[in-house]
Amino acid sequence: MKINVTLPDGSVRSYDQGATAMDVAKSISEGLARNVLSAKVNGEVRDANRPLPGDCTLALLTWNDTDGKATMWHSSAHVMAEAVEALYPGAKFGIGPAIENGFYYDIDFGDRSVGEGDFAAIEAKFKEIASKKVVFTRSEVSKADAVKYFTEKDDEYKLELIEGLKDGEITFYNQGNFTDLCRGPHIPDTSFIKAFKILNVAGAYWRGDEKRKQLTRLYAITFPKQKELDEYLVMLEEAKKRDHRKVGKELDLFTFSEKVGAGLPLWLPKGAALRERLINFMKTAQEKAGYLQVATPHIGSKQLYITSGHWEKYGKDSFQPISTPQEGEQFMLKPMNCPHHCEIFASRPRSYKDLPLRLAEFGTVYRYEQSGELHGLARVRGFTQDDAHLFCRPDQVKEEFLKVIDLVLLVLRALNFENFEAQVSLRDKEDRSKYIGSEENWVKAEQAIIDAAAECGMKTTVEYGEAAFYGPKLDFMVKDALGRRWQLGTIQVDYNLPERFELEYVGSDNQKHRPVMIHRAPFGSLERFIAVIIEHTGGRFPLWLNPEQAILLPVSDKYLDVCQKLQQQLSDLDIRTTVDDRNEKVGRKIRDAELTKIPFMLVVGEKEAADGTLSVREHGQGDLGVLTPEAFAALVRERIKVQLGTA
RNA sequence: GCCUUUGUAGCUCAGAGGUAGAGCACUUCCUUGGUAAGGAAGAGGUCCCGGGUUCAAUUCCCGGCAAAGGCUCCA
Repeated sequence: MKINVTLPDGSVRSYDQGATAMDVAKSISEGLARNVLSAKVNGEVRDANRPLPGDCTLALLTWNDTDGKATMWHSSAHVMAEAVEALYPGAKFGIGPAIENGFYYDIDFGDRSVGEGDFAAIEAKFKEIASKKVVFTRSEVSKADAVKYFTEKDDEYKLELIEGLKDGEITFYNQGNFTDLCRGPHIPDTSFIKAFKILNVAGAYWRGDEKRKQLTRLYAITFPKQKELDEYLVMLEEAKKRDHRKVGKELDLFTFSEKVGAGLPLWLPKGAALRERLINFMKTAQEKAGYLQVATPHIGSKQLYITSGHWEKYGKDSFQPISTPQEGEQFMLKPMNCPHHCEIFASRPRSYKDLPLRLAEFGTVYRYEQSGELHGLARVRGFTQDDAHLFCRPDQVKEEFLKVIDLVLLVLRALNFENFEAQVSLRDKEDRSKYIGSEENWVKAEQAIIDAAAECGMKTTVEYGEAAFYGPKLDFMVKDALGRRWQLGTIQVDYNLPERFELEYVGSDNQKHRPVMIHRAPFGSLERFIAVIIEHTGGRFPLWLNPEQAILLPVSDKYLDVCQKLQQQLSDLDIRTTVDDRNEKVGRKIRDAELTKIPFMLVVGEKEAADGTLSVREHGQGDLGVLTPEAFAALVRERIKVQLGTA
């Protein structure tokens, strides 16, 4: 008997019954076999050395596959547990999964407290174990035997996990002296793990339940090459240097005040200028795309949110309503702009000819976040969205989606994001009861989103069951300069609010119809977006956005007057500059300007003063030579054009 | 919200049961210097806030508040 294995490229190969993924890899090439960590068989990730179940599709997973990485990290967690058990006999183990960057294991060390000082010993033990090329072995165990094993080991956490499993579906994995309850899969042996580092230690409740015992969570990561670990550590350090909270302080962009309140950012002049520039950029782009600006108040009657349904769903987790002293009316700080915009739509009869109606507002909204969740600008309690709501006919959804995608791409390009993809969130395939809106509209909208994403040629992943209850959505995921993933802009279709607000338009058939609403925010929140661009650029903002494009550096204060005149001249040419009028040497002024990441330094001394020129130095680049103010302005304009894609 | 850690000059941080220090920044003076730190002097503190213990608390204890790292949540 032979089995047919279909590979990702569509080719079909024939193997003996009982062949493993590893056998397939070896038949292709030895080199490939050396790199195979696990395999995806009929869509399920399995051990590479487990016999294939019969005819199947097979994808061999290596370090280059997300699932391959996850397999290795999960196996690494087992090895770390073995090392911990060897060093701390009696330690009990919770769960140890792979995560986006590495893995963790939750461990109960009993009365001992384990901290950073203990990392070195664990790392040494880990390396000792991994270097032995220990094989991972899978075994199926009966529930009774599994319970027996962990009862003897006195590990109540594993016992609790076993309780939730069905007899006949329980597997153990063993490597060396360590056996763990585990679904798998695992890498063939430990020789794939060449570098290991414990990154962090933190407390974590057993099963995420604050009423239960707090375990010690060890975060760690492994790599198949030492060099990759070194690079990762450099990247982490770089990320720390780029932390927007640190850079924001260094560049005087924003601050927080205890008196004002946690999670309420205060924008300093330079940061406010940055915000303003982003807003203007977006406004201009939106005007060209047919949006209409509106403005609505920061509060709205509680009734508004009862109508929208937000009161019922989020009311108790919101800032509580404020009341008027005489009449006892209740108002909420607005947590979103859409209910206000719905009322603008409803303010007069609408014809199908008016659609799509695109209402935009840089609306500041307030949402209660738990105090422990606040994080710099990335997670705040008051923030401004570049919000807009598109009211359209069902047949216009796709076209509007395409236009919004164009807008988002314009933004991403202007900010030097080169790596991005779209995530489309659709309904759960099985359970459709939790969604509102007609089947017909959902099908239409879901198809429209898929088509739109495909038409603009973006890399797209589709997630089922991730749609909001009121409609499908598309999120943009970007990778920043350090390879970290962020979710930025979002586009959501909404059938719910038009229903709740009873929005209508008159169609060509002279009948009333319900419009479809699209929520979209390319930046998402300005605060969060600025946090991302700070970390993406490390504070070296694109020239068009930088509050300070150039700084004039007089060689001595004899040339201060000349510099002030040049500043005016450059300002007339739309170049934003300041003058470093401190009593310091040029070397010092250059150093400080470099440190504050100003794109251009303009040195003015005797020669330049006489000729009316500038000696131009670029941040991080060095001397560019002497230019006239006009030539410099032209250079800056040219750079900006290229960045904004308007060249 | 919960757990752990932290809170000292504008910033980064040291410090001890007896009223506080460094570097950078700031002010003044000297210096007028050509592509990554010129020199000198000076000013600057409710040691997060409120209680308690003590002859004496910024230091020890308790309670708040804020921040960091987690856990849970996110229209």
